[in-house]
Amino acid sequence: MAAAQRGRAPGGPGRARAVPRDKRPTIEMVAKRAGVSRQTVSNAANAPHRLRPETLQKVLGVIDELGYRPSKAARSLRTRSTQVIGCRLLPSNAGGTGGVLDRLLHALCDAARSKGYDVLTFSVASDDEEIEVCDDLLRRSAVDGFVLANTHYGDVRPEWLTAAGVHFVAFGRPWGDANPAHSWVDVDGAAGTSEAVHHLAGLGHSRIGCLALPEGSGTGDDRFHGWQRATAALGLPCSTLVGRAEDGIHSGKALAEKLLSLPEPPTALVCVSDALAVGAVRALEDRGLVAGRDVSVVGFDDSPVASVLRPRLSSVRQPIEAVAQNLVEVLLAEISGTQRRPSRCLLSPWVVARESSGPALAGATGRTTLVTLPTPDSYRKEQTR
Amino acid sequence: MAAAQRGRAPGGPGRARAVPRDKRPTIEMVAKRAGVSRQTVSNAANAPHRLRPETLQKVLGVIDELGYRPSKAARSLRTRSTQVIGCRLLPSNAGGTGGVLDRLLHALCDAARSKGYDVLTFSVASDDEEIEVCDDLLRRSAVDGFVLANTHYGDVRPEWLTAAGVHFVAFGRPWGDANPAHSWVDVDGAAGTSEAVHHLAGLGHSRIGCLALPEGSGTGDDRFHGWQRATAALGLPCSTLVGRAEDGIHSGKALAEKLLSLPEPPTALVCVSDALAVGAVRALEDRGLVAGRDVSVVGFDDSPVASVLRPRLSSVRQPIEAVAQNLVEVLLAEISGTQRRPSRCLLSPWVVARESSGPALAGATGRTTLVTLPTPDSYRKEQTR
DNA sequence: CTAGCCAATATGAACGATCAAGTCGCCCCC
DNA sequence: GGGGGCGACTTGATCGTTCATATTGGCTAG
Repeated sequence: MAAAQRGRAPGGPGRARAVPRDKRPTIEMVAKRAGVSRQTVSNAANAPHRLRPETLQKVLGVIDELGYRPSKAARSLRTRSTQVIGCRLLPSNAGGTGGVLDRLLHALCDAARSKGYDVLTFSVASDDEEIEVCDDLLRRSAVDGFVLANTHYGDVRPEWLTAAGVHFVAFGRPWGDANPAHSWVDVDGAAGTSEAVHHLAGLGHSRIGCLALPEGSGTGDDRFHGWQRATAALGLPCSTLVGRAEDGIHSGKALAEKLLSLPEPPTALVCVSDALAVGAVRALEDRGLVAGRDVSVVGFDDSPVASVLRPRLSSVRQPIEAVAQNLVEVLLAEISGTQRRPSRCLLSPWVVARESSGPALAGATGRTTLVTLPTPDSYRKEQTR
Repeated sequence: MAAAQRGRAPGGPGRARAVPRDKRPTIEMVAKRAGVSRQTVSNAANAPHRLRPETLQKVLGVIDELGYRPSKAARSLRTRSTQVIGCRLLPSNAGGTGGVLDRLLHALCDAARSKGYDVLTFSVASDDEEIEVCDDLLRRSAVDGFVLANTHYGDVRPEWLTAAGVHFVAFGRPWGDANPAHSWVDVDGAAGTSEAVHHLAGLGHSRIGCLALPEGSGTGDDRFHGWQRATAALGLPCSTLVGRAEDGIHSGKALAEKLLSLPEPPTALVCVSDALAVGAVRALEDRGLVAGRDVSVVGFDDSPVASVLRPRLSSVRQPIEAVAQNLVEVLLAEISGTQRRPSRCLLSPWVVARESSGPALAGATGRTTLVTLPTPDSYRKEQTR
């Protein structure tokens, strides 16, 4: 259906001929020109099997010739579906998850459009304000559903949206809600930090620290647990090498300084955000150390700054394009009513190794560990689902 | 009108009560409950002056009580206007103009919403594809107009859109078209680099170089001319201190290295992009020099990386919020037909001084220049229009 | 030969708003 | 006292689709 309604520009390849607004063809004009009725034209697009092949041919020919596309408003009015997805535009904090949500929006638009949907964005300052805008969009029947990003503990939005009977999918797990009534897609942060630990262990590191966020942040804790799990599984003595503070470059620097001052300092740091990682690199610089040579650092999110810094920052990259694909697929399934019970989808990120992670200095820790690593390719597959 | 149609959630302050889709009130329900006709309800929202104060009061009361908002589809079908603005989502190249277009989209959504409009975004890979999507959106009557970003020489989009009779406004001047038929809003890049030169001259620099893009890029040339104009006006001997190359960190580094190897090297560099500036800083580091102490560097765009780098990068910041406001205002004026002839609007950016620009070392250049500087505030005003 | 059925297409109604043209009082003025 | 005008509200028509229900013609079975 989407395919039939979203043909190329009329007249085949080459730049589309511009059509002034006052002479956009309606279904009636197509019908008259093809010598059939409205409904037959409608069927040609929405239920081609109902037409005799030759009739179908003729009608499609006229549709293409005139460049007819059904009016969104009229169709929306009749069918009570807008073919539009609403999505809050998230603030792009420079150091933090900045680039991620930007990538998400791009991928979301692509995925939606390929299914015949459009994306409507809005910018708000708080969750409460988001609810207000969603409410407005729903009352005006401007969207069919929402993509919700940045879920967190105590998030009031899912509950509200559920109560409103709106279709929506969350990017992010429903932290704190063991039995959520809605669908979600998320990235397995723990798997990411775990792979980071394995990556570093594979480079010979055994004292691998972790810069995490204060307890109580969903994604932060998740990523922290991945580090915990992996170091424990590898039998690494790292339990004291943990620093926790609010996200940010300054925190990262402060935390790293503390850990580096320990009698037995870490030789590598897994950070749950790029901002923390940048701070850690700063702390190293201050001591005349070089990230990736003296101490390795791995960030999280692979934000734009990661590849710009020097040394370039190794970071855990999220499969955002796959996330967007899944978000759209799940949301549309729910809108169409195909999907009755909430679906869950957890995708794996992978480590992008750059200069900030390098081999452990021989003898620096007085001990080497042998580890078997999963091949990076096994992780990368997730992206090209 | 917009105000009347976009009231708060029903029931005054506090979180809006969710309304399931199957019982969203129509104008007819409001009419019945208020004991008036459809049209009177419509008038209450669109032409309040036509109602007797007490009737108005009563109708508005019911509207608020039921949380009625006119259906977008129905209204759009009848009035032939969608109250939606289309906008291409631009690729956010990490080092370059990345953050700028992200900020623009945020500001655009805010500005549009405050006028009762929504923003529909799409992501495409080329100008031709953009035309294709615009054509599709227009044929389906999905938008009233477009905001066009990233204009450049030989841009085919304005011509196409004009031919289509579509309302649109460009962010960016119509480079190469002396007599454009469309409206635009842009930032005065030359004024930005000029202010950067004055800023540096005020710090005592007289050998101020420029890292620019190859000739032929609209914004690049514009910014370069600002440097040219300012250094000439101040009588600074800088004409040889110019490097031009494609945008990027590597180019910036290479260009800076060349200039720093001159017999009389620059003591300060004005760069037409942050990416070039980052490259320049790298070149300095390689020579053991510190930006802002030994050689000053000023970038352009104030991208997120600027404040994350060390030393933090001085950069020319664009008044994006004001740009967005103007874009929306001009576009809506054009859609409403108020504005017949194309309007033009050029806003001034300003220098955000950080650590990468500092006083010239005494005696380093053998010559000091006295300059009167415009107060930074005069520039800053532009933002809060 | 005709009722019954199916495939293919056509016709009327509805979606929910606004526009254009009513209707109904009321007051003013000649 | 009646026509005219105006203010306040109502009623029919319409925007461009799709849904639900005809209509048509041909073919089959009884």
